[in-house]
Parts: sequence; structure tokens; C-alpha cells
Amino acid sequence: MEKLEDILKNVLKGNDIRITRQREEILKILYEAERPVTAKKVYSILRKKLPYIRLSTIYRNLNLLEEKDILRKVELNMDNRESSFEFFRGEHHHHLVCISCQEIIPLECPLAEYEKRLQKETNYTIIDHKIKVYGICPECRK
Amino acid sequence: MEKLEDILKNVLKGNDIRITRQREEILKILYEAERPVTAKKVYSILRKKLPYIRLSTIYRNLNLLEEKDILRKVELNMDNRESSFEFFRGEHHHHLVCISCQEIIPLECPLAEYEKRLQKETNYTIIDHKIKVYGICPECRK
DNA sequence: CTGCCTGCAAATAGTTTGCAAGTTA
DNA sequence: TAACTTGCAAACTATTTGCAGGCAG
Repeated sequence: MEKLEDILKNVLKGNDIRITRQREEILKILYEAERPVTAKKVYSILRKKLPYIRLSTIYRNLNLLEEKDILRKVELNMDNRESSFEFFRGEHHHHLVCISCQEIIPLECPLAEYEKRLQKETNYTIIDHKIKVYGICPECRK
Repeated sequence: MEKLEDILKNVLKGNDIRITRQREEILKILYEAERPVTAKKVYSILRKKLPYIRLSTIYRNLNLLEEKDILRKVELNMDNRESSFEFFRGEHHHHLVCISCQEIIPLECPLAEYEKRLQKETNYTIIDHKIKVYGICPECRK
């Protein structure tokens, strides 16, 4: 019956990352969101608790956590300016994004077989792929 | 037996776009590339012919041509900062990018069926999707 | 107490915008 | 000649970086 705070502390410790208040809070926001979140969004949430925090701190930590494979970076906007980050729970997946309200639905990957075929056909060593699907959610369609 | 210049002029006229030297040259570069090209790349090529051209002119025209569905905008870098544009020849397709030399191979879309299924499962109205596959080309693997 | 981390300010990269002068139809 | 386009400079947005003081281990 561990507290979330302790679980996340252990995630940090287990990756040789020093524990700071900022890191704990950033990671917690990502963990609880269960969806990709932008740096700016993290900033706006966190500023209420830690008024002196800066965007640079957010970015430094999001990048650090991504390097350690604790987070994944994804680009979801149609006009790819802003990145989002999501807590990485170990499974390769993709996203369906509502272009009206930005709601995000995770999708299982439909390309496992395709990748193998592609590797044969092109003779490339396939490393990774990304899929983004855009649509309008039932709520916004009304 | 039409000249390329005339073909491209007609593309512009047909879309109610005024013909300027800059537009003709930009479109020609995109047409002849047969692969996505960045604004910066267009700029560096075109500066040799039109030394006074500015990046802003390139961007304005790439965006205009995209709005008219003459070009498609795609984001191919793993770290999505820079956009590329490609001449749109009418077929929906995707890209396999070599993460070492940036060579690009167009891919047929493998998701036609999947999209329909997804629409039923999620009740979203599916609008579009993007796939990028990353790999290492045979040449770079050596 | 040593090195990593943060706040802060400034830089960077890609892209966009306002404006006056030049060009197209 | 009216409307649109361009060169030019400056602005803008997301993100990164250098530095000095502060905090974690």
C-alpha cells in the first residue's frame, strides 16, 4: 500500500536521479495525467504550488526523464510546433487526437507485421515509427 | 510536349495564384525534388538564382501553395522542429526516413482498413493520419 | 562539502508579420 | 491603377543554455 509519492521517488532513485521538489511534482503531474502533456501545461499547473519555477526547469527535467525512458516525447498537434510528454508505461502505442478539443485516446499499434514486411522490401533496418490519427470526437461533432 | 515551366505556370493559374518569378522557381524546386524539402533548403538553392530572395518569401509561398493543395507539409525529423514540403501528386502516402542520411522513401498507406475499424470502435470521425517510419538505409548501415 | 540543480536572463532556431516599395493582371 | 507580392527588419514561439547561488547526498 505504497503512497504515490514514494513510488515516484523510487522511480527517480532507481534511475540515479536526484530527488528535488520540482522533479517530484513534474513527474507526478505526468503520472496522474495518463495522457501526453505539454511543458507549458506542466508549467501552468505547477506554478500554483511552486511560484518560482521556470519553464527552463520544466524542460530540463522533462528531457532528463525522457532520456531515462521514464517519459516519452510525442508531437500531437497537426502543426507540429509543440511537444508533449507522457509517462511511459512500457507499451509502444499511438494516439488518436480530437482536432477540436484535443482529447487524446491511446491506440494499440497496428503496424507490427507491416514493419517486418517493410524491412524486407526496402532493406532498411527499421528502428521505430510514429502514427498520429486525427479525428473529431463524438462530443465535438454535435 | 509542354515545357515544365508552362505546366507549372498553369498549376498556378489554375489555382488563381499570380505568377511571380519567385513562385515559379519555388514550385519548380519542389516539383523536381520529388521528395520533401525544407524551407531552408529551398532558400539555399534559390539564392543562387535570386540573390535578394528572403526566407519570409519562401515561407509565404510554401504556405500558400499548401493551402491550395499544391504542396503537402510534412514533419520528418525525429525531433520535430523543421517542416518539409513536397509537391502533392494526389496520392495519400507516408515516409520512411533514414535517421543517418535523411534519405526519404515514400510508402503506400497501410491503414485504409484500420481507419474504418477505428472509426467504428471509437465513434470518432476520422479525418486524417500520419505515419513516419524511421530506419537506417542499406548504405548507412555499412 | 562537493557536485548537481534551480532561477533567472539571454540566446537560439524556425517561422510569421508589418510595412513601404515594386510588380502583376 | 487596384490589388497583390516582395524585401527587409523586427517580432514571435518553443526550447535551450550560461551562470551564480542554493540544495541533495
